[in-house]
Amino acid sequence: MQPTAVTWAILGLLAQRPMSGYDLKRTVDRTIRHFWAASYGQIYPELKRLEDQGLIAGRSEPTGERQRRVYELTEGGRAALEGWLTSDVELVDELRDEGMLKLFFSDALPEQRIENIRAMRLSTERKLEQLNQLRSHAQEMRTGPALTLDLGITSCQSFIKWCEATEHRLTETETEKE
Amino acid sequence: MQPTAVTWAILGLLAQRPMSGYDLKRTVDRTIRHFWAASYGQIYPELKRLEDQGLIAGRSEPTGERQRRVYELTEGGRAALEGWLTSDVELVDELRDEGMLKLFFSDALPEQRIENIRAMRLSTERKLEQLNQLRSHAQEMRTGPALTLDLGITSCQSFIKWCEATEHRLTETETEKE
DNA sequence: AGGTGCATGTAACAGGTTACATGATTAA
DNA sequence: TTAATCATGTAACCTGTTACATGCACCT
Repeated sequence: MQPTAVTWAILGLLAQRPMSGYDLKRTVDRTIRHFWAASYGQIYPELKRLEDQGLIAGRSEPTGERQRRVYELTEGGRAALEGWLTSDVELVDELRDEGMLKLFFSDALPEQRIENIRAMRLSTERKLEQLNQLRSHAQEMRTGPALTLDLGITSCQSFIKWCEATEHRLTETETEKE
Repeated sequence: MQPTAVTWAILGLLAQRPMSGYDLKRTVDRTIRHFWAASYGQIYPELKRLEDQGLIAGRSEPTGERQRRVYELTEGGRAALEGWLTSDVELVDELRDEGMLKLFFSDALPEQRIENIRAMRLSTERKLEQLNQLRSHAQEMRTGPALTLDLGITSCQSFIKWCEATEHRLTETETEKE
């Protein structure tokens, strides 16, 4: 079984601090899910595999009667993480953006086009707000998490600007026609 | 069977002109695959389903002995496409970006960080070059395809700018330390 | 004669989500 | 006492890719 994205997400997060599967899911949802999501259905089975491979070590840390298994990175796990970090195979980069799809096909219904762009802008504005909120909690500026946040915010802002400019331009064209 | 992304991609492309499955794949790869990819394994079965539902109509147009089935949009298909274009359900927007993942976890190996950003920039520069090449072929500017190209180019440029600025900033910090 | 492109199709696989089952703890 | 949260796990499902099989047409 070769490593997949969720492998690196788990090893990377456990390099920050030991965590349970539940903690991992929560942390993923607050952080990397903006550019790489993960579900319980991936996390729990992967934790078992990684422990079998000796890349992480789990110990039981129950809260009263409630079971809880906390995992930490082993030396082998850290080596694997560093190996990935220094590898230079082509980076996976996939996008599924329904707004772009609608915009692409908007010639089939041109009077709807501005509405499509508006919807993209609004959804990006919501995303930007989330990222800004996350950044207000962050302290230091030169850490990995802070840099990805910053890049995410910059991208959203540039996207929103394009939308505003284009909405404006299209509105003017409409008015000219009258 | 309810519509999926590939449904809209096919209906949208057939609204532009009648095409075979092979044409569709080629067109997808030249255009929307930047924000929504599709494979033969999705296209051919979906064409059958759409014909069964009466949203598209296929006719045989062989080239000599070589079979070829060309599909065109029916009225029902156009209505379905317009329905999607005007619907305002939450837009699907998913990203899988391994470069961002590496940057997020770069605290585990800080001396590698600049290299990670460089790799992201180079891969984005390649993407930008592709988009620019596509735009040089495009004529009109106010069509859906042209707008998505323009937005894609703008996004790449903003991304690259961020990388350059950050690489610069990190290099300076490095030098200060000496 | 052979390589490339046109053309259709699918089986096997990989990756990922959803929904549920189960049960303890904590705060209102 | 009840709702929310903590906590683990998986079966069923859906989506999408890869790789292959098959064969014609066209150019050199």
